Amino acid sequence: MSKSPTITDVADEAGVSVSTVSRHLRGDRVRAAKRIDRAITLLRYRPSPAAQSLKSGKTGAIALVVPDVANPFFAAVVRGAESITAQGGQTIFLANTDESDEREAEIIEDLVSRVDGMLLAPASENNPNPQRLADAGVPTVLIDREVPSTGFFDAVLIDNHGGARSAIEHLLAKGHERIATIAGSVESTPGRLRLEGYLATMAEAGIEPPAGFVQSGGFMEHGGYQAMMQLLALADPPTSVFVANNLMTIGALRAIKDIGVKVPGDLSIIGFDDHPFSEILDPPLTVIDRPMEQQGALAMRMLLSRMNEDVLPRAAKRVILDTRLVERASCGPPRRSPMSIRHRARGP
Amino acid sequence: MSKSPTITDVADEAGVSVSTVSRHLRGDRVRAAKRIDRAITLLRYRPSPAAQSLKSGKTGAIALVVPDVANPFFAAVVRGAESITAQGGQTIFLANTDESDEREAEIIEDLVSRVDGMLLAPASENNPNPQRLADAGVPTVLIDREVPSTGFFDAVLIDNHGGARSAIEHLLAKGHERIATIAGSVESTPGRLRLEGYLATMAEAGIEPPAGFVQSGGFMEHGGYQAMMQLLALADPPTSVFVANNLMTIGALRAIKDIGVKVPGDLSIIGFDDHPFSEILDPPLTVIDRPMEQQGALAMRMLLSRMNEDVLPRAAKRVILDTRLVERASCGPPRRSPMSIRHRARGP
DNA sequence: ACAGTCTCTGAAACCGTTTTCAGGCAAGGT
DNA sequence: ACCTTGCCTGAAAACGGTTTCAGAGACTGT
Repeated sequence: MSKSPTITDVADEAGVSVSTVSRHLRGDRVRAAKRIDRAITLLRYRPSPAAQSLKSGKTGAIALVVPDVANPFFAAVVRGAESITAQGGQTIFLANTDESDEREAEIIEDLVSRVDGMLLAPASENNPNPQRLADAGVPTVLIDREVPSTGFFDAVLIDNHGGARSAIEHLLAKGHERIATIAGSVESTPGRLRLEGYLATMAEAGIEPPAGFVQSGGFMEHGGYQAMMQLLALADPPTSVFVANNLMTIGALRAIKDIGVKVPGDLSIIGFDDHPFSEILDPPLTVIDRPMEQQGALAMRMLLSRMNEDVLPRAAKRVILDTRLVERASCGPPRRSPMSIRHRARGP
Repeated sequence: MSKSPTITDVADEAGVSVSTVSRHLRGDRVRAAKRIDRAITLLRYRPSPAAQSLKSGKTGAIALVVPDVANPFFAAVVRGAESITAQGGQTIFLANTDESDEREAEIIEDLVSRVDGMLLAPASENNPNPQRLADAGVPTVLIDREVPSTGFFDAVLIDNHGGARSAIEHLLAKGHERIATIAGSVESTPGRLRLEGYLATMAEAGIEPPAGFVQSGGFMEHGGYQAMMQLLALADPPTSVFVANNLMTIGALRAIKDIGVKVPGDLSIIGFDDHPFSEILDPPLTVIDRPMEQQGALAMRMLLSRMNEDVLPRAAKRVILDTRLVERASCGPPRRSPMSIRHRARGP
């Protein structure tokens, strides 16, 4: 409650000058080391981060800015990133943009002068927010999502195009032709690339997706629900659906359950990003998985190394991680007949 | 990249003294207002938070420290809390303790002098970490979990005891007597109280839980899995299980699926805390729900009001929110015969 | 024209550190 | 003895703001 002690109090207590205390704290050899330590513990002294960063220009903090901490993917990224700094003296600030460019702008503005570096998964590809970081010279590594290249940002991405391709090829191999997709926001890298992967693979197979087979769900559960409802309302619905992220898959499955469609009998489903729940669903969900924690850990390592660069930045580095198909039981052969709907009562 | 402009640069550019610029920034009437604004936008000036907080003692930031951001409950709390500060000028720092007292100690130590207030869900009830905040005089509101009363902390809790009671009563009403529980960490408030609620309600019904019917799962998915495995390995297993949080429920269901037990035919399950997934599981999960976002929002409101107190703190305030039972389909009448296990092949 | 208000201003002190600078003091070489 | 060298030290100047203080003008009312 009372005012916290300053370095001056410690100096007085130990009978030395503040410079000596400061030097001791920074690790220099100092004769009065023992007395100083005693004074520090006696007074419970802690250096003021504000004063330190005012003087040094460094804050000792790193920001980790993601669209949605609740998304298990980003939660895993956070875990991965934290595992790297655990021992080191950096504090991590987490922040949530809610997939909103405006919120992201505020957060970045708030944080830009409070941190030494940033890990950022931008809300969308073409917003100017990250530029603010480049202007301010804040070392930044992009996670999972890119922005138009400025040559400033490193990035840790995954092979979204290839992941989507293997999802579609899996469906193709099972005999499907009427394959729909619930895409994420095409304003974002993974949304755009996964859609392109779908489109490209379909084209190579010589299949033109019928009207309405490409829905957008904005990466959120609610959007996935609505998108699936649209697909199921089609006069001639698809026999399989590629859902471009985990949250939308939950929504899509909720719609499926509401309508009473059978998986994989009536409809095959393949998702993007694994989840603890995927295994316990009935049927267990086939998904495209990827090394999530590793993505966060790698990004943090790259950021740390970039922050330690003494001189002018080297060229931006991009690393792309592979995806892999985890086959469970939600994809089967296509139904031959019109979709059989087992009607389930549902309140208005 | 070049050094960011200071208030002095702005003053020079506008032809006034730094005091005038500072006053203008703080909202005083000033003659040169227009010129100053022009200088500010021209130079892209932003006040240095470090310098500001050094002088003022305020940081403009609030920390939100939880055991697990990935837990949908805490994710909802974060959303609720953020919704309150959205407009206000406070920056929110999120931090993750991973249910670890040690990690929590580090984080609190790191943050204590970087924020004006804190929302904290302590990892356990009897660790000394929160005391550090009381000592430092950082206004703090506890969320969901308490610590031995110091009279310093406000708290926003839920009726854990009552929630557990209604879960058990629900099971009792269905005719169950062999009711087991997978408890969370009894070191934490919700873990302890939910267990006590279970025990008390059982006792009132005149039932003594057989040996092995109280398992602990540490609030994590993995623990829930193991605990359920233990229960299913019992010579005479329970007919129903109350699982004390959402993550452990996922683990428990995974175990159930692995073993091939049928829900609710062989075993009824009731969880604590709802989740988007609960509805799409087969069968949909019956749970005890509670107002999660509201819990976060309320806590933030209480913190803000406490931070605005000019003088000495009023008495600590505790608010307790109600839970409610959401009945779906995972609880049925108890099985009469020994549990029928449908054997499922499972790799080594 | 004058005192009394009122509003606005700049200089300077201050917040708690780090860092430069110019020694002081002991040890080592001659 | 003396001069160098090397370590360690304290005073003082930053860092970028906010706030106190005293004073300068510009208004009021008489």
